Formats: sequence, C-alpha cells, structure tokens
Amino acid sequence: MTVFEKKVLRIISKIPLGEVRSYKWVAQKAGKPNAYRAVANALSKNKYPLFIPCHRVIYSSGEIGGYFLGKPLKEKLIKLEQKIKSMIK
DNA sequence: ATATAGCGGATCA
DNA sequence: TGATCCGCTATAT
Repeated sequence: MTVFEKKVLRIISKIPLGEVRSYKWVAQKAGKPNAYRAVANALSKNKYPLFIPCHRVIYSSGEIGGYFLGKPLKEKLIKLEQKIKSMIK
C-alpha cells in the first residue's frame, strides 16, 4: 500500500453520494495530475473495493469506465445513488 | 468513431 | 532494472 494509493482511496471515499468524478480529477487531487492510469491501477489492485465508492469514478468523457463488478452494474449504482440523493433531499 | 501514443504506478521476472 | 499491464486520456485521423 503506497502513499499514492492511500491518497486515491481517501479522495474517492470522500466523493459525495450521487456524485461522479473522473480518473483525472482523482489524479489531480492526489497530486499527480497525469497519473490517472495509476489511479485505475491502484483501484484494480485495491483490496477493499466494497469500502471504496470506486463506482463513482468514470472516464473524463463522462462515460462509464471499466469495473470489476461489471460496467452495467456500475452505471446502475450511479443512477441508484442519484435517485437516493433526490429522494432524501 | 477508431487508432495511436503517452504516461504514472504496480507487479513480476 | 526492464517488460508489461491497467477500470485512461488526448490527439490525430
């Protein structure tokens, strides 16, 4: 577990409910604006994916990226969270 | 829309 | 070290 990974995990865990961020955004917050690939790598090697809202991290284009649970599920989770967000509002 | 290169960090040999 | 992989991105067709 490297410092960079910790930063990434911390940052992603702070993403609000229903919000989505790009890999680039996360990389910038981690202090390595060009390390978006490393972010993806870190997440794929992440030991606790269920405790990290990695489904809120998508392409910079806004498209759903890859996901260890499957892209369709990832998209569903995002929409579900948006729904919850509007519900509790 | 597709192809390509580049890039940072992890992993393996 | 060096090669290779990745849940990527920007740029050029």
